[in-house]
This record gives sequence, structure tokens and C-alpha cells, in this order.
Amino acid sequence: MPRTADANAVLREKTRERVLQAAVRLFSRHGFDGTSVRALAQEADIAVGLLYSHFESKEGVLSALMQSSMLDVARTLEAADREPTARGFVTVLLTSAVEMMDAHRDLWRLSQGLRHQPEVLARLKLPFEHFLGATHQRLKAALAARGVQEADIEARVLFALVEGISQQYVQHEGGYPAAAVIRAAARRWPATPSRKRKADTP
Amino acid sequence: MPRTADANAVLREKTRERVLQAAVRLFSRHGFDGTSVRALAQEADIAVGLLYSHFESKEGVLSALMQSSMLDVARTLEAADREPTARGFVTVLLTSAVEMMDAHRDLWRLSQGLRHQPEVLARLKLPFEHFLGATHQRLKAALAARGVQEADIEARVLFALVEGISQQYVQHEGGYPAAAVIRAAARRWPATPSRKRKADTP
Amino acid sequence: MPRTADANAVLREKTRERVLQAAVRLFSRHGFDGTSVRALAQEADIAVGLLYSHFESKEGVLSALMQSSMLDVARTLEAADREPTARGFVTVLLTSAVEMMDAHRDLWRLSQGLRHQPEVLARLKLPFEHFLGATHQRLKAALAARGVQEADIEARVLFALVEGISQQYVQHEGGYPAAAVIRAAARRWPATPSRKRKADTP
Amino acid sequence: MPRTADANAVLREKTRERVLQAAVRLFSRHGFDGTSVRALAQEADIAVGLLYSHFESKEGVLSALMQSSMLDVARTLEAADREPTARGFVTVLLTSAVEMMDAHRDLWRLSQGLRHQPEVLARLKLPFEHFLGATHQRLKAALAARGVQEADIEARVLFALVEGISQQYVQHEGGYPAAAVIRAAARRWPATPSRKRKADTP
DNA sequence: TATGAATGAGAATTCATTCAT
DNA sequence: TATGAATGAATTCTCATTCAT
Repeated sequence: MPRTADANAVLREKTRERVLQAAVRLFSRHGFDGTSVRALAQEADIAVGLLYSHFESKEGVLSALMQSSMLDVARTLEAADREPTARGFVTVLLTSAVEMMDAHRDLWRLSQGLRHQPEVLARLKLPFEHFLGATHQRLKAALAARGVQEADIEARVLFALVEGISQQYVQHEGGYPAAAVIRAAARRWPATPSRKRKADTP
Repeated sequence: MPRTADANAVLREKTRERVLQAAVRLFSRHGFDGTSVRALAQEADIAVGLLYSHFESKEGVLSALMQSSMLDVARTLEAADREPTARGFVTVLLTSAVEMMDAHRDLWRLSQGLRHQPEVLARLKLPFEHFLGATHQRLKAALAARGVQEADIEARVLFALVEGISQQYVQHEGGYPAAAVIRAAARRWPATPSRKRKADTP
Repeated sequence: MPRTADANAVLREKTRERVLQAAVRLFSRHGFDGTSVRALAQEADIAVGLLYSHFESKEGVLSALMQSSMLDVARTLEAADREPTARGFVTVLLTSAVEMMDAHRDLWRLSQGLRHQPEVLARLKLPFEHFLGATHQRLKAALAARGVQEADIEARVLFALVEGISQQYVQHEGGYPAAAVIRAAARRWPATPSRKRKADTP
Repeated sequence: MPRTADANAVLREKTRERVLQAAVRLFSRHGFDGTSVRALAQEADIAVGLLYSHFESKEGVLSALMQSSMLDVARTLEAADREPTARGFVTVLLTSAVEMMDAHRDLWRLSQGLRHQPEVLARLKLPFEHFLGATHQRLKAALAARGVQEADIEARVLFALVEGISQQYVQHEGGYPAAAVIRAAARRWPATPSRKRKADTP
């Protein structure tokens, strides 16, 4: 009798997960090019061939990782969106980004690194370009809704801050005064809700 | 008849320069791993063997590039240091960074990418780690000297901003509103010189 | 409740047949090396493992196919043997070969291809060499019996013709004027039965 | 001082030739798929990498071989074209084919084998299909010009004969009565020049 | 100094076969 | 009997580096 379909699905999922975890670890430490498929399989403790029954290629593994990293970013934004004031928005945005990074430090390190390798990104055929543009738009809308003037420019400042702080944080081995930096960074945006916004949702 | 020693030295220097320029172009576009020595030699229009008489290895070429990139950063800081107010300092810092990037866009792109590949950096045996620490110290000192409180934290915010804005700028194909963003970013720091530290925020 | 032994045997036979049919299709199109066992199983719509319970190996499948192809050739010869004249013999030989090819075009294509890969054939441990020799002998005997002089040489000419025409026919996608070619080819042999050998060429 | 361009060209040509010779030997014995690049390089007594500086791929090597094999065929036809009678044409055609095969036995074996692997041939991007069609046309024209009726059909018979005899010859290890077979095969075509043809070139 | 032919280790990927269930 | 996850050796091809000239 064959293994049941269920048992197989469980088996597959477990293996797939092991590969992905091995991949974050190795890609983030040695880079995508610096990690051989053999090393990847070894770290995941499976045979090389099995890897290819789960992913189309080494790039396919990376692609899967990047997708989950984009989800992280989206979640960060959602958390912040519930805050009524600009300062609250920025604070929660940065705080929850820092929490994400604590949870998935390697994944973020990896994804930040890739942001600077447009050729690799392009090969992944992920909507990365579009994703960045959309993120800028969401930041702009969020600030505008909270009464910030020149929302486009301010959104760019904010975007730069988020990226900059994320990088510092992720690259520090520890001891980065994240809370203080976030507080200082957020101080530049008003802590009072805009009247307009109050009127929108009374 | 041999050429004079002088003429030889000039020729060597020209060749070396051609290699370096080819390297910035190719490394920044295709990455370090994505660029073969053969391609490098071809772009520089010399034979592979000759390349090895100018540089110890492919890594050696990268190393030389990164050194000149560190010089760029240092120059940026020097330009800003002449400004008496914190806002002036930040403004000039960012403005001259943007100018640098206009002049050496590919080099910066490359160096930003490498910042995320600590293993590669380590192999270069360059004082990069130390360089980043020193830069943070210089920012901190500069802000403190201009009367900014909590200079350590503020320096981190500033560092994040510089990195973030640089990245946005370098990755935009054009049309980034750098001037406006810089103005907005700098607004968060005081425009008046501190007489004494105590007196800044009366 | 187990199935009866009979029902099982029928099922096995059906599966085996499905594999063989899939194999002719794939081997003839993509070659033996160009067909993976996985593809084979997929085309036969069974699991890879099951294939190995029917055949010892991928080569085993090929071997089974070639056996049935040799039977085809034998049948072709038998059909011709009933003809009294040399021309009749040749005509029927070629005509029934063409019919065979219409029925088992892929199998013939495959077997013709293999005739040129002696190493593969050798691995199959089939009496191929001997089979070719025996075929030549049968042709020679058939011609001799029908009063053809220099039967050995004539048999070689005939063998070459059969092979050559078979190849042309099998490789044409259609529109090959088989009947006309056969008629023209057969014309070279006498249309009258020999009473005695001595008497044929008075 | 660099090696002179001439010296380099000689070096390259020598290596290229060694690879091609190794390739005929191995491809014809073990087949294209059955020959690994490593084995090829070993037989040619060079490093694997060097092979790739002379040919784009393993397929590239095969392609080069097939081209030279097509030249052989063309030469065979040219030799025959000088004969005024149909029988002479056929005789010289087959005779010079046999001579070619004596000179390049492995190459012909290989090329005959490939004729049955249309997928491999297609990948070579050689005008093979067209070449076969053109050859048929040349045979037809040659027979027609020598007064043969139904030249199209007769050309097909002849083509089949040439292919069939070539195969028998090339596969026999020796002792094939080529001369006798050719004489017998040619007997079917008239030994007198056609009047028409005489009139064409009086 | 300058050339590019030559090297061979190592990369990604495939595939026949096995085996736990 | 039947499944398909798992194995790992073997494949094609690339590339940094060396070296004879």
C-alpha cells in the first residue's frame, strides 16, 4: 500500500521547511552566490536531488524566501496603520519593524542585501519594483491622512529612515539602542491627530 | 630599445585605471561574483594575464575600488565639517553625498551593495568595520559640537538617514527630489549655532 | 479481500502493456537516453516504483520492445516466402514491411535508430548480430530458390534496398510514394518462376 | 613578449583537430549521449576547460563533425556527376562513397547513426533536412539527364540503395564484397548514354 | 611588459534506482 | 501491489589563475 497522500504532504512540507530555514541561514551569511547547492542540502540534511524535487532551482529557493519577506513588510505596515497620529504611525512602524527583525533577523539581512543586487532580483521575477513603489505610496497616504504637509517628500524621508534604521539594527550584533533611536526619529512628526482626520471618522 | 622608466610608469598607471573603471561598471551592474575576470579584462581591453600583473587577484581589484570609495565618504564629511550649525552640517553632508553619487554613481552602488556582504568585505582585509565605527563617532562629535543633545542617538538617526537617502538616490534612475528631501530631513536639526552646549535649548 | 490471481495477472499485463506503449512513443521521439524513467512512468500514468516491479531496469523496457520488433521482421519475411517468383518475393517483402511500419511506425523508427548504436544493443543481450546474419541467409536462400544467380550478392543488394526504403519511409512524415518505389525496385528481379535453377537464364 | 598571433593560430588549430578526432572516435563508438565531455577531453589529452574555448558546447563539437560529413557527401556526388551514363553515375557514386567510408569510417558511422536521431539533429541547427531534400533533387536530375524515365521514383530507389549499402558497408568489420554488390546494384540502370543528353552537350 | 592557451576544481542540475510505508 | 520521497553519483559547463612564449 502506498503512503497515504496525507503522510506524503506532511513529509514534503517538513522537508521544504528545512530547506528554507537552511537557505536563510546560509544565504544571509555567505550570500546567494556564496552558497552552493551542495552546502544548502547539507545544512538542510537532505540529498541534493531532493532539493530539486521541492524547488525548481537554487533561485527558486531564494524566490520563496523573498516572498515571505515581502509579507513581513506588509504586516509591519498594517500594524502601524491603526495609529491615529503621525508620530504614533512612525513609532509603531519602526517598532514593529524591529520586532520583525528580531524574529527573522537572517531573512531581513538577506532581503536587504538583495535590494542592492537588482540583477539577481530581476531574475526572481518577483514584483519587487512594484512593491517598493506601492510601499512609498502607502507611506505617503498614511502621512497625508494624519495631516502631514508635503506628504510625498516626508514619505521619502520616512522611507529612508526606516531603511537606514533597519540596516543599522540588523547589522549590529546586539546593543543597538533601537528604542531610543526610534523615539528620537519619531519626534520629528506631530503627536497630535490632524483635525481633518478627526472629522473623517468621528 | 626599452622605454624610459617614466614612460613605463605612466603606461602602467593608465592600464590600472582602465581596469578599475571597467571593474566599477561591471561589478556594480552584475555584482562581484557575476563578473568574470575574462569579462573584466575584455571591458578594460587588455589581456587577462596583464590584469594579474597589476592586481594580485580579482579580489584585489575590488579592494582597490573600495578604498577609493572610503575616501569619498571621508571627503563628504570634511565638506560638512565647515558648517557651524547642526542643520547646516546635515544639509551639506547630504548635499555633498548626493554630489559624490552623481560623480561616482556606480562606485557607490557597488559599495552600498558590499556593505551587506560582510563575508566578502572581510576577505578584502579592509578596515571597514572600524571605518563605520569611526564615521559614527565623527557624526556624534559633529552634532555634539553644534549643541545637539543626546548626540549619540541623534548621530544614529542621522547615519540612518544618510544611508537611507543615499540608497534611494542611487537606485532611482533619476527624478529623485533630492534637494527637497534633504531640506525636509535637515529641518529636524536646529539652524542656530550653539554658543555653549548648555545654552542651546533655553 | 485479495483479488483473484487471474484478475491480478490481467491487471499486471495491462500495466506492462501501457509501459511498453509509452516507451515506444518516448524512446522513438526523444531517444533512449533522452527519455527519463520519470517521464516514462508519467506517460504510462503509473508511479516510478511500479515500473520497476514490471521491468528490471530502463534497459529492460527497451529490450522487451526490441524483441517484439524482431518478431515483426520475421513476420514480414514469412509473408513474402509464399511468393513463387523473385519479383513477387521482393514486392511482398517490401509491401508488408511498409504495412508493418504503418502499424508500428514508432517501434520501427526506434529499432532502426538502435541498429546504429551497437554498444546499446550489446547491453541488451539480444541476439541481434545473429538475427541480422540469419536474415541475410534467409534472403539469400529465398532468392536462390527462385532461380536468382549470384544469390549472395543479390541478397545484399536486396537487404540494402529493404533497409534504405524502410528508412526513407519511416522518416517521411507522409507522402512517400511507397507503392511506386516498390514496383520500380522489384522490377530488377525476374517475374517468372524458375523451373530449375539451370534453366532461368537460357 | 606575447606569443605571436601565428604561433597561437597553429596551437589552436592543433588542439581543435585533436578534439575533433577524439570526438569521431568516441561518438561513433559510444554515441553522443554515451560520451562524456570529460572522456572527450581525456581522449584528446587536454583539459576539459580548453575544450570549451574551442567549441561552444559538446553539441558544438558534434555540429562541426556533421558539417565535414556533409562535405564528404557533396564530394561523392561531384565525382559521380562526371559520368555520362546512368550506370556509370551509379557505379561511381557508390564506389566513391565506399572510398569515403574507408577514409572516414567512424565519421560516417556517426553521421548515419544521427540520421535516426532527429531531435539531436534539430538541436545542431544544421540544414540537414534541406540537405537531404537537395540530395534527392540532385540524384533525380542526374538520372533524368542520363535518360532515365520516372526519374523521381528511380532517384528514390537509388537513394535507398546508397543508404542501405553504405550502412551495410560501414557496419561490417571487413569482408563486405563492396565491388560485387555495387556492380550488381548498378546493373539495373542503362549503360548507354541517352540521346537527349548527347544533344544537350554536342 | 604582454598575450591568451591551458588547467582543473567546483558549480548547478539531472536521473536511474531504492525503499519505507 | 503501489506510491513517490529520497539518494548521490555523474553530467555539462564556468572560471580564477598560471605560464610558455
